[in-house]
Amino acid sequence: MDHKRTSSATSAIRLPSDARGSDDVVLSLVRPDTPITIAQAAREFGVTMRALRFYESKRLIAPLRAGSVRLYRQEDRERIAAILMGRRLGFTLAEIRDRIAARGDGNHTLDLTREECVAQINLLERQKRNIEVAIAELRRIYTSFYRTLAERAGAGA
Amino acid sequence: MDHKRTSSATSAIRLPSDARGSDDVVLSLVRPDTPITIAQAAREFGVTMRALRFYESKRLIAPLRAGSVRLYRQEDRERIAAILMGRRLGFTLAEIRDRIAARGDGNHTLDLTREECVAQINLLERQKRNIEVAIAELRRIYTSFYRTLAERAGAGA
DNA sequence: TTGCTCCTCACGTCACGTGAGGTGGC
DNA sequence: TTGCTCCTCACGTCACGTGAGGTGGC
Repeated sequence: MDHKRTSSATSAIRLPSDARGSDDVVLSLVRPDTPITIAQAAREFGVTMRALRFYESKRLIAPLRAGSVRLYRQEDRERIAAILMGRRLGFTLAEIRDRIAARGDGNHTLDLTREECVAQINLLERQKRNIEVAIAELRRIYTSFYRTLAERAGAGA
Repeated sequence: MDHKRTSSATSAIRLPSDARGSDDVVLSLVRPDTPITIAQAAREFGVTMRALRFYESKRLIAPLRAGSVRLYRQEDRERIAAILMGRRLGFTLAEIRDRIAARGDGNHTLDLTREECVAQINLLERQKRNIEVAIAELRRIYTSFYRTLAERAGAGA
């Protein structure tokens, strides 16, 4: 039984909770090459500080340190973006770590092969089908509820 | 941020791994009112013994005991069936526990209201949409890979 | 001195998987 | 005595959430 991808029942792909809004103007005042704090990075990407620290503990990012305080450079932010993209595409953090390109050209992005794309598409199609079956079953239950009501009304008349 | 249902990225609804086959004949020899062991119950429903013990620890089932050995009656098996149905429909074990009807009439089944059906359908539709967005993005990456190849070929010529 | 931001443990959640070590009955 | 089945801990997995308790700099 494949554990990693299908053991949980319900949760599908997480969206980074549309958290970009009115303070984009403020953020744009920060020069892109100026390292930002964890709170700023968390706001910029719509994730919690805990999540960013967790990604670091899993060796997905390695921000600068000013004493004990973390500082996220442009490079780190590109990696965060790649991580969140990977999450949206349904990859695990371990898979994302293996696929984040850390080439010398400063390209910190997901680096998927054609085969990886196809495999992931197949995985997601399977999940989608399971969900569709579940929805169909729920609709059946919903309508059978009405039928039961009708039968009772018929029997009572 | 709603944790319970959307924190994990990928895993969707689990199918009980189509594990009914040639030994149905053997199983049918067991009288339905005769309690069966955990190994037999696990095989009958295509789950692990660990899963059945886990459901028990979460108070979803309460099989008989012959000494330390668990014995699953017809009633217990109906509850297991209801649990697995609930899992397929994307409910958590806590939700299933609250919705398993244990009425005096021996009806041990999921007991969903219309509202619960609608809410669950909406939840699954959202998950399905997230997956569809992810698949579309993966297809885009896949085709852009070809475009890059073509550009390189064009530049090289 | 008070707030605020940031820090490091460390346990909790979800649904089990995976040994480890021991027991009863054929 | 050897196998087999069943048992009970108890830690591991996945991606974080959620306090607790402490620190630096305005």
